[in-house]
Amino acid sequence: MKKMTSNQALDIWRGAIVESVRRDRPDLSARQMAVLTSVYLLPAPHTVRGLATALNVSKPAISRALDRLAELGMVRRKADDHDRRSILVQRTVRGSVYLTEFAEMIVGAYDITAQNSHDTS
Amino acid sequence: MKKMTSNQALDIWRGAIVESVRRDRPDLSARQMAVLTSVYLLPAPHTVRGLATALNVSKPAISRALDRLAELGMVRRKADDHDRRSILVQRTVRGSVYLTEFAEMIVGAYDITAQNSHDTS
DNA sequence: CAGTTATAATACGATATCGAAATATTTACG
DNA sequence: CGTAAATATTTCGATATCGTATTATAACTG
Repeated sequence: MKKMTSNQALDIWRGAIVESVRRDRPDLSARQMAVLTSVYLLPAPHTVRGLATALNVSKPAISRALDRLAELGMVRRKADDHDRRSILVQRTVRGSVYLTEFAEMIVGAYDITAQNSHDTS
Repeated sequence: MKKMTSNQALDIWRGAIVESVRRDRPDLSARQMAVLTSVYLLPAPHTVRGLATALNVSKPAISRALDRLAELGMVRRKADDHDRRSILVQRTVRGSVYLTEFAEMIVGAYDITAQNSHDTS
């Protein structure tokens, strides 16, 4: 699978998101998922300001997404001692577990798709 | 990329979802996205009952997801002439366009990830 | 040190979604 | 027929989220 086609991409996406829904996991919005993955995959530190810029949404929207994610225990806010106006968004064990499980669903969907689309070219 | 790692999977997911958020596209929930992709990728016909079973959620939840998707013009309800209790969920041009664009974002994220992880083993 | 700027959170009213229960409407069946 | 079952939607009160405006706090600046 050197090149991923649009159809394969959607198949994988569907497989992973359906599995996540089926398991009745927290129903995060696209925005919340964008915040969560950015915090875990991009280099720290993460601030409301920085996330708002990166995702092109307002700062209150980020604050609310963090409210939700913190309530689920997937991120933690910590005061920045160097600039006490800022907060640092930190990772948690629960967030790591959530994303790891999610990654496995994507890989699972990928394997099924690859299996069904092994072109004999 | 014969085998997709968990890290690559998450990178792709983040790349696509962040791009979708950045472009200020409709902020669908995981559940709504699961319904939309299932309607477009799985063989017709699609009913509320069938989707509820496939996604393991209640029928009212599917009805509401369809309300939202229909409001966005991404699906259409049509009465089933053979069993007038049922409705058939149909695809629309707008829904096709939305998913096609989304697929391109996934492929784009994939290309970036593949580019950064070309292992030299 | 006074005034401005920057950061994040909160307030606000509006809208959207939730799960569960209740409501049509249609079909099946005895 | 008439009663039960199946399908989808609607209602209900409770929460959650929306964008914008405002507030609170801290840091910079002249």
